[in-house]
Amino acid sequence: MELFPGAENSLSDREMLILSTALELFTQRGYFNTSVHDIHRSARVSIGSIYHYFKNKEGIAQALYSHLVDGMANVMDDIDRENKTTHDRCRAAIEYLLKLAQSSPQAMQFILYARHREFLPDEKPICSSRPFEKMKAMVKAGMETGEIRQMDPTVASVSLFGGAIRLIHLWLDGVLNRPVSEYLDEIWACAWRAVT
Amino acid sequence: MELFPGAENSLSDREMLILSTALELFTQRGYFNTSVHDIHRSARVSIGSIYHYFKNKEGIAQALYSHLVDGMANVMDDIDRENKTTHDRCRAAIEYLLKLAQSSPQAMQFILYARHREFLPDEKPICSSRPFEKMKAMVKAGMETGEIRQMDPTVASVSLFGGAIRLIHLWLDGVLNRPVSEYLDEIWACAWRAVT
DNA sequence: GTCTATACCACGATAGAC
DNA sequence: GTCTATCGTGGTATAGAC
Repeated sequence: MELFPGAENSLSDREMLILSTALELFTQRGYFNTSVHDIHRSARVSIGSIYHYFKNKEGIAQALYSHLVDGMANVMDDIDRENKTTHDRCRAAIEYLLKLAQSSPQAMQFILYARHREFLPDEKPICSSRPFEKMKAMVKAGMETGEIRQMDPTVASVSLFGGAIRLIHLWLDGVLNRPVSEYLDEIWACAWRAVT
Repeated sequence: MELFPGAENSLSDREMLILSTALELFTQRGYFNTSVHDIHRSARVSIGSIYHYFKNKEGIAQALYSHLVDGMANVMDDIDRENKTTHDRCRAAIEYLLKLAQSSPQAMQFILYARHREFLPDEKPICSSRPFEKMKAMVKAGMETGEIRQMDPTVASVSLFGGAIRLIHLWLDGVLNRPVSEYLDEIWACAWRAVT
């Protein structure tokens, strides 16, 4: 069973139940406003069981985070493989992000929003995580082939993906009036124009 | 005295001391990892004094947030007044954001990053706050005068400002190798190109 | 206005029966 | 593996002297 499309980790049903409940509560109220008792009540799994599967509360967040980030990174690998040009790769990446934000807003919120440093002190910042590094690598490759014009690679990366990510933030904050994935064509037109 | 350039609120020295200490701790460790005892120790102000000036811990965060957001909104008003074209206004807004991120990273981090909903349940999301609404209004006006090409106003807004905001996120996460304000010209070139 | 001392409670985590 | 009961800590907030 999978909690998140793309993830490969095999988890027992019990773990899945705990993690999906935690994801729901963490995104609704925040990590620190969610007690282990809340998870216990909401998932109807005893405290003892929770501590059987996870070392502690932080361990739950850690497992959740790894699961989601791994899933995203795997999909980015697929996108890389299935597309030939930088244009198509980057467009597919944005399409994926928008669709994911739409179909799994909580997963997206946990990845993009949660201040992981505050409860996962050993994690690097999300912008340096595998999926985001992958995206930056796509842009860099595109500059080498000439598809993207010469400039600082970081500037190119934030210019190409920044608009879409910002749009997803607005979506997660509930201030968009249309479903976020409907914006794909328009946002992509702007993004690609910015770097070519 | 002022905690943040642009803010007009008159605060006593004691309040300022408490707020600036709180800002430091909140951004370093996060709101929930900072106890009132920590603020007391760090600012060398007694618990009693803190509760004399602020209703509770949330009140500290609320005062800080209002102070910073008001300051930003005031500067955005100035920018509107001092510039005539949409091009100049939006460029000045981005310049301001980058410089602010550089000179007051903690203030910027508290505004952009903190999951306010988790500890300020009555605040609207930051993207709907006054300064950000102002920026969106600039873009909308620019589309009416024809400076910016016709499209969904939200898409135009995120395309114009999304790259810079993303860049600031990278800066705050410490993954930029140059000071963020040095990127102004390059990021602006991309941003403006995206919407014209 | 400023301080110290303390009440009170919620939470994370464990022990140990089944 | 699953559960309930409970412990200890540490946090917010208040009381009340100066």
